[in-house]
Amino acid sequence: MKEIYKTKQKDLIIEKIASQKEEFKVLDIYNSLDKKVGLTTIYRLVDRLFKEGLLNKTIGDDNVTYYQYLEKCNHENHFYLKCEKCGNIIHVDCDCIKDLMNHILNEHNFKTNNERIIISGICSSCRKG
Amino acid sequence: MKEIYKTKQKDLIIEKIASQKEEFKVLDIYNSLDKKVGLTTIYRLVDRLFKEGLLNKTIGDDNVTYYQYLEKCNHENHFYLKCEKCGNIIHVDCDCIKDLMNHILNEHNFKTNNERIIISGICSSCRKG
DNA sequence: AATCAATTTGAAAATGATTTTCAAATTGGA
DNA sequence: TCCAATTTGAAAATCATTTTCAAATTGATT
Repeated sequence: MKEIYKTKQKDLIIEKIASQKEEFKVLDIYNSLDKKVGLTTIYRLVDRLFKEGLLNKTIGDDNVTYYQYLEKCNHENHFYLKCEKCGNIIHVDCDCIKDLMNHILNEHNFKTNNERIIISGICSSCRKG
Repeated sequence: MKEIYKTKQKDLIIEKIASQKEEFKVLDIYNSLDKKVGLTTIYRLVDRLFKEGLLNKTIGDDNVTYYQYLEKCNHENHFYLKCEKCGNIIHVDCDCIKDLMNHILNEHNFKTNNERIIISGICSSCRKG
């Protein structure tokens, strides 16, 4: 992330977030950090991370905002498949995306901006299970 | 919808919702109904419609819940291009989307759920201008 | 057209996640 | 060490949404 000053709070929060395998809410981080970092600080950093594209943001049935960590990727595209059942997010590292964007550019005259795209559905494991 | 008692409030709300072309929030309905129906009633009915699957629910950047009426669109896909410059939203009525979803299903074993997908970029008019 | 139970309405109050405020603490450069 | 920029966090504020509950409405049955 683009940070200006380094602090131990940022390190703690980011380390905790990066270790989350599932969706999490701000309060999860707060509780698991055992109140070593203020709630406000977590809200602030999570929002920054989201705006930088490192986190996916959704609203749960409980009207709480849930986030999920997207691995820092240096791929050409940021195209993800998110399983509705297990919550896993899969990066589509495949030419099909490049092909689609080219098609959209050439046939539809639309220049996509390469922002994060997430499509929901059911992943292969959950379809089998 | 599965309603038990018929009321004029329900009729007004549903008529208004069905006429929405874009995403809307509860307050939009409330205001456009000119306060003829109470806010609480709209919240209640919208929640019911959502639970019955007639509305799609997302959270906006402003942390407000936005809904979209699903019944009215009879396209096979809900894939849109949104121009960052002029704000226009273009529906991609093209086999390329079906092809992509088939590719994702066959090559990535992922069953997409046909929810709305919006990709941002610059449209042809704005690229020329 | 009267009765009645089930359902619906909506104003007001409550809830609760998130944001704002602001003074104190921290960072990093000079 | 000094200092300006940034960060922190407790407390207060915000604001969308939910809950409460008494009054109104619905629809079925006489």
